[in-house]
Amino acid sequence: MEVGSSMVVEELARGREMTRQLQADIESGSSADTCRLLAKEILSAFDKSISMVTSGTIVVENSSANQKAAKSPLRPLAKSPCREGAAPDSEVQLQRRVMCKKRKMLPKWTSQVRLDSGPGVEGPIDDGYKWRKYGQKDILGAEHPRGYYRCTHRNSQGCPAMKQVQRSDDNPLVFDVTYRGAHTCRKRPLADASASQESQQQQQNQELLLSFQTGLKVKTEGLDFESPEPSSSSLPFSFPSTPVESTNPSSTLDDCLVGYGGAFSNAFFSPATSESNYFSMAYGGQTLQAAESDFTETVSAMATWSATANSPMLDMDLLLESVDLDLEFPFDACSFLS
DNA sequence: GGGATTTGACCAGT
DNA sequence: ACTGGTCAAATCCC
Repeated sequence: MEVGSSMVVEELARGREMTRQLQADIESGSSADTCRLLAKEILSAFDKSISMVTSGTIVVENSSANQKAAKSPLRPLAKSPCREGAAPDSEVQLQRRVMCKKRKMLPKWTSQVRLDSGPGVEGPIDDGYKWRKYGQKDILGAEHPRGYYRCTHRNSQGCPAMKQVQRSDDNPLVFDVTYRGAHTCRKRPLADASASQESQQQQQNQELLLSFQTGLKVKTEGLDFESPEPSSSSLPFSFPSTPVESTNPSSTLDDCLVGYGGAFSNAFFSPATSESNYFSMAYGGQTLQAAESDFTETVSAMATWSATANSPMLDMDLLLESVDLDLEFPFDACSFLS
């Protein structure tokens, strides 16, 4: 069955409106039953959207990213004399232990997307951030090695963001990209280094919006994604299904709402850029062109909505990590209220 | 020359 | 013992 993209947009917009209503109800002290009803409706709307989008792949055509890396042939094995025969340095060992602890403290994998680099492109797409490869590993059972990247600004700005890129066994043009940790760096240097944090966030949002408006193509291919519910799998993004250590036990429903919105916003803000100037979404393997304005409107509305929900931040990565919820959140949240 | 990548070695978790 | 993740010297590239 062919599903128009506008239907999904409508459904999402409906969910957004109801969420807004829910927030208003909560603020005005409406009954828990009312909230429950609304939450149910919201979930229904989102479930509907999810079922329309049966599966997902983010496809970016002809990205120039990583072509450089692809051009360079594999060098012969560099016999590294390092540490060979060298006695273990206790200080080094200590550092390693510290690193390992830090590693443990990092947030869990926050999102997993499948990026199809498109024909003629040998590497995954540029996601707007600068990454530095620090390792590559052959993974058991996987045809292709996994690449390990960390944010270039790790040293200069202490940015903890990392990602793993692995070429899919099924489709060599598809890359599984797993992100870990939130970017604390600025994507690009600001002209005014003393700019306030707020304006920095605004700029990030602008950049996200811009990259979304100008370059994203989303396609679904019946692929599976990490999801708490099998029935709700297969989206070009993942919900924050894994409980992140909650540092704030008194998280409010507002926080949850913001997180939920963030999850959806993240779906549209999935890090990807390309040179293409249209946005399309496919259902059941068939790509459909979406009116750019529709999605622009949705994205803008979501950003606005997040802002009106007193979002402490609009960085979607942070949103995903800072909120502990799953797909069942609305019910949980309301039962929490009652 | 500086930054990025490659790749064998090392380490911790299971 | 095995595996995934990270380190860091060597090397490449601009």
